[in-house]
Amino acid sequence: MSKRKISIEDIARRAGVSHSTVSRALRDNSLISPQVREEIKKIAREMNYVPNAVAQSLQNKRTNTIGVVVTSIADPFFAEVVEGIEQVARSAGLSVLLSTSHRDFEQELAAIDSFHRRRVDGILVADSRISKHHTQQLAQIAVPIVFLNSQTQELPEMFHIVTIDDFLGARLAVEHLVSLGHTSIGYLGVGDRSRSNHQRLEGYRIALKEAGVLPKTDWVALSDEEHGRTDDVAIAQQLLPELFKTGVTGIFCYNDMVAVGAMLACQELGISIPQDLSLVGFDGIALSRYVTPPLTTVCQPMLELGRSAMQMLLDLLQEKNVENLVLSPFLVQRGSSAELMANG
Amino acid sequence: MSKRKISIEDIARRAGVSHSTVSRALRDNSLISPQVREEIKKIAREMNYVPNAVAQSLQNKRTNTIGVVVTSIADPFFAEVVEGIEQVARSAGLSVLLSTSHRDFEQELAAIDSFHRRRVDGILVADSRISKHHTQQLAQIAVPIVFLNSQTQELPEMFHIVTIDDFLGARLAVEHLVSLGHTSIGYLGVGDRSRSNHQRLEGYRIALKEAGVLPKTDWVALSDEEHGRTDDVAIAQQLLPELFKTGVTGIFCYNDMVAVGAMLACQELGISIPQDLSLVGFDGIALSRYVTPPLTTVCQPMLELGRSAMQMLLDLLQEKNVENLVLSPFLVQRGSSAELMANG
DNA sequence: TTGAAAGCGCTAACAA
DNA sequence: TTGTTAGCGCTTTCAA
Repeated sequence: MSKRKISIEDIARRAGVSHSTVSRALRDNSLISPQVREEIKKIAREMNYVPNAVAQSLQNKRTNTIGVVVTSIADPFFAEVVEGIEQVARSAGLSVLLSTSHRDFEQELAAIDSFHRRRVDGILVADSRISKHHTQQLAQIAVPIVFLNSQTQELPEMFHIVTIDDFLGARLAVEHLVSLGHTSIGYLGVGDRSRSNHQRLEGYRIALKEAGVLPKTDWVALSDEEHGRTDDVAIAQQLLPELFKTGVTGIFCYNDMVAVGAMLACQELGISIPQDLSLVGFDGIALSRYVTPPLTTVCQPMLELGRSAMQMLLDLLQEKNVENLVLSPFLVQRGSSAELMANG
Repeated sequence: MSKRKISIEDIARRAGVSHSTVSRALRDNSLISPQVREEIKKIAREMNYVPNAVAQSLQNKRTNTIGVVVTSIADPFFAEVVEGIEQVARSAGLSVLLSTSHRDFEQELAAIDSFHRRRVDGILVADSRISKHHTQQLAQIAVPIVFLNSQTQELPEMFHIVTIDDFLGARLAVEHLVSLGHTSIGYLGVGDRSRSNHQRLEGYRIALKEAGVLPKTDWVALSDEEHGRTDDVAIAQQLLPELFKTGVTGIFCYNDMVAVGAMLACQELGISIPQDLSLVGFDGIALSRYVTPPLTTVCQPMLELGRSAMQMLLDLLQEKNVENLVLSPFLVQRGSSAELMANG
């Protein structure tokens, strides 16, 4: 932004009109004679004029920009979500500012604050860690905020949410294993994703109960909070041996990366999948199709999640009424799950 | 940006000073008495003042924003690169505007143009399709542009570039196969990535030549341009059978996704890896570690690529002299490649 | 140490 | 249909 650029003043001077006439011409305002308009446009083109969006924003009180916070871009899940967001944003003429929170509360707030200063028109936050204590602070921002798969247990009513139905997803996974004859079914989870982990665990419990199975307490393996920062694959590799010893014949994993970790551990232990153990993942990232055996998993419509959230934000920007959205995951059966063997 | 926000005027009124004094206080200007400064800061805090970055940008001619164009965010390679960019940008206090080009020339230009209007301080373009015909147009932009792994054959000197050494990477791959005893080595490439594909193919040819092998023409399999838009996995699946028939015992694949496609095709044909065929990929995306067998691949330092490019941009913004950078890939040997069997 | 005033590049109300 | 003027919220001379 250093070098002096052509402004409407420059064009005005060259065209022998006032700068407001130029402004009108460029914006196709009706109160202007067609000839002058075309002439001005021609001059603008010749001078390589590029409108200054910063000045426009200051005047219009709109930046045509939205802010997006995700925990990590390198995570295939969020990458897909952001892809969906960007598609819709772009087709609506909005640019997206991207920031990462690394599941850290402070960083999330810092990102939102930065968006606030930049006066974005709206904000999208995935996997938010924000709690109701910050309601006040967020309310100040005065632009619509939509949360995607919020991890906060209870979010004030004033916020808008698009979530995946974790509870349903967990049930689909467990019911699938039950339908294959499994009754000893474990849950391999992670410690730090409060809401989604809880919901999936709850779905697991209810589904087992409905199948008439009383789950043993050691069928549920969760990493300590401390491991929260380590990667899911490693956590699962570490947790699987113990879990397998409890005699489970099927495991519902918190997500696909956890399932991959479980697979690796099984490989090392000589446990064959799905013969000795059936595995079900969650998310449906590309990777799940390419591991061996391909992973049976509960797919989240990731692109759709991003698209819907962005669409909701668009509606909010047009002051439409919107309702919170719960998207349904669906099971994709692949090679990692099979009928319980007689010797299971 | 709709609701009226607190401005320095409001604070000035409340503090009984002029707005310029407020501006000075808030910016820790030295020409101001400590008491007044603290008092003003206190009032600002009480009034929940959030500076308007748009107004600041208009005045300062700096937006503290950079624009990033990638072909796709959902691509694990670019996701990682963007992660690296964002890390460095954020620690330098810059926000990143993200846009996608989908390998499409027009979309790439549109994205850059949008950044130009928004007066970003600098631009990063990955996998650019821009040719020298657009030099003029890009020169207008007057902010530094750094290209990452540019796909353009010849880019004018005025542009800054960070690339991976594709040529070296290809040699590493082929030399690895040669060291395992392979002599009939194929190349499985894609049609549309002009530069990187050419470089890798060239590296493949040279390496073979140096090993004293005269490659048969049908050892090189490339998808038609038309398939350019399809995904790499599918292309490879389609191309592998023919390529295998030529009698190659090792294949260097354009990238990891191509290698995965090759693996899937082999599974279907009953070709076992690495016994019947050794496979080497390129990129080193996470996926490469989790397929079976794990993929031997030429790793690009993706995070580093993003970080270096962003660092170069930072240097450019400080008017430092920078030199184009070529990063070296490195081979990671895993299970998909092995010594040539006697019956190979 | 502070205030008054100009100006960044644009839009829009009001006048002509 | 066009020009004049004010103002978006800020930084920065120049005077006081």
